[in-house]
Amino acid sequence: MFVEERQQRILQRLREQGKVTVEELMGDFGVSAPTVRADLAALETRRLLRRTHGGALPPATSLYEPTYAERVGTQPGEKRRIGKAAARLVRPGETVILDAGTTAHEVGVALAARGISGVTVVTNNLPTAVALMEAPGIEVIVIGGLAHLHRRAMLGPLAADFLHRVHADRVFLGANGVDAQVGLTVVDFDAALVKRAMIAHAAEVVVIADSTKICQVAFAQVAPVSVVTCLITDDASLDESVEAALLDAGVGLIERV
Amino acid sequence: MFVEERQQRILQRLREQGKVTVEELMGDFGVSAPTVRADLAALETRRLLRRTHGGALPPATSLYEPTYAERVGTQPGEKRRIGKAAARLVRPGETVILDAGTTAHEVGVALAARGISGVTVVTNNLPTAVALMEAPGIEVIVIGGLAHLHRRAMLGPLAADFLHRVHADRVFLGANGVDAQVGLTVVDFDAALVKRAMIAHAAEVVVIADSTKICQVAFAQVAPVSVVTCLITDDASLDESVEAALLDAGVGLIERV
DNA sequence: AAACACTTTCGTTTTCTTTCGTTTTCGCTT
DNA sequence: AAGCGAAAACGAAAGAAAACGAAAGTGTTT
Repeated sequence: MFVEERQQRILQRLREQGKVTVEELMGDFGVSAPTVRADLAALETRRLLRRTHGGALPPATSLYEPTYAERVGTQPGEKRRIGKAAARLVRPGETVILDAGTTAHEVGVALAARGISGVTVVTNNLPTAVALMEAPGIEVIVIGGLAHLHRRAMLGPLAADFLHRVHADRVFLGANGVDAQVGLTVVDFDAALVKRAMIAHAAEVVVIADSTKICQVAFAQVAPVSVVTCLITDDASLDESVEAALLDAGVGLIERV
Repeated sequence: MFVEERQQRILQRLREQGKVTVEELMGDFGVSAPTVRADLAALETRRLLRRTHGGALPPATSLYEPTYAERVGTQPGEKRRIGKAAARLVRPGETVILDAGTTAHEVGVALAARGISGVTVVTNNLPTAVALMEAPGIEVIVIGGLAHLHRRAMLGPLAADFLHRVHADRVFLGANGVDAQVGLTVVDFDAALVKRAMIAHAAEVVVIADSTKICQVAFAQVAPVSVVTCLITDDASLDESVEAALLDAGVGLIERV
């Protein structure tokens, strides 16, 4: 057993089981603890893993391994169902825009899981871009612009301008508020600017918003609800009168999942 | 048993069992260890295997493009030193462009480690963008464009066009080849396009290239070396005549680390 | 005799283990 | 919940065994 061989096997185990312990590696390879530690140290300097007490973990890239708000996100089940329903709208060969936010991210994940082919995804959503790059059959175009740490997305005028270069069949748009009178709203201007550009460069506008966003109004207005081709939301507590008001105001279709 | 014959048999065994040891080959062929080692050394220079202590392994599979994680591991020390030296050039308040590639990534990491403030980083390097977003005092502008899986970067005409919106004090540029006559070269046109745009939109051009790139020529030409303000490379095997030729051809400064 | 292939020899390097003192972690007590 | 102590893990250093590279020597072939 050569050193290189052993180190490759360590990486392989790490990929398979997500972690390795010094003790386990000692037993498996029949070498002493300092030897294992030396291997781990060598691999760490090459950034192929992260050492911990007692073993090692895969390298930390907080984005790829979202311990981020996605897990603690409100209503993870609803978001996933909305994402799956939205992904079903996409046909092979289409170009779609994916907005920032965890719900749009779920659309991307569902799209990759479907194994659809020939789809081009345009997105400012960083975790989504990273995830979809790996997916076969999906081309990813990243929207450039100022990277916003907490939103994990590119926002602002540069991002909005970038969208003038592309035209998509469909945009999957998130929003902080969806109200029949006020329209779609978000919490800041930079995001509103980008969303308006997305709407302007897509043939169909699909709004994905869980039930907590309906009838809410946030700070910055994006567009009236009349631009919305389809609204996908979860079933909970969507009043019939609210639904009627939205359809009256120009929403093309409301889908509950 | 001729030398050639023996070496073929070594390769055959390697294919069959995935590894060979010096001891095993000594026994099989009835020759001494130095002879076996000479055979292995000869086969290694022809890239038909990889030597290790005690034997040899098959060459790294060139069927697949090496994964990003694997490329990060090559010459980690040199890249890191180059990255640190490059990061020292940056002053607070500057705007810098960081190219794709692992060496440019190291510049970003070193920049974040310095804790420098008020710096704006413009990059198409996805891992770098993700890493620097977390760094306090650094604003990240992501260059939009088609996301390339293996390079972990945005490339192509969209990315090149995006750069027309920005002007930077400095660009840290990688290259597959740096040659006094031919200039800077890379392996594909999409990358060359972006690099030319980076050069056009930066006041100073700092090329970061480990010693294996010097005097090499790759497929797509980027620019003559006369655009280079500063070349940062590692100390190993940089001939004085080569250095003189580069300086003659218009390189402003060569820094060895 | 010259060229070539191989071996022998020897000093150096690499790899691994053992040992020991220090740090971290975790469970237990208060 | 906070503090304490034992056990585990860690890093560094020293030493032994194996492998390595280079150079000189041997034998065979042409």
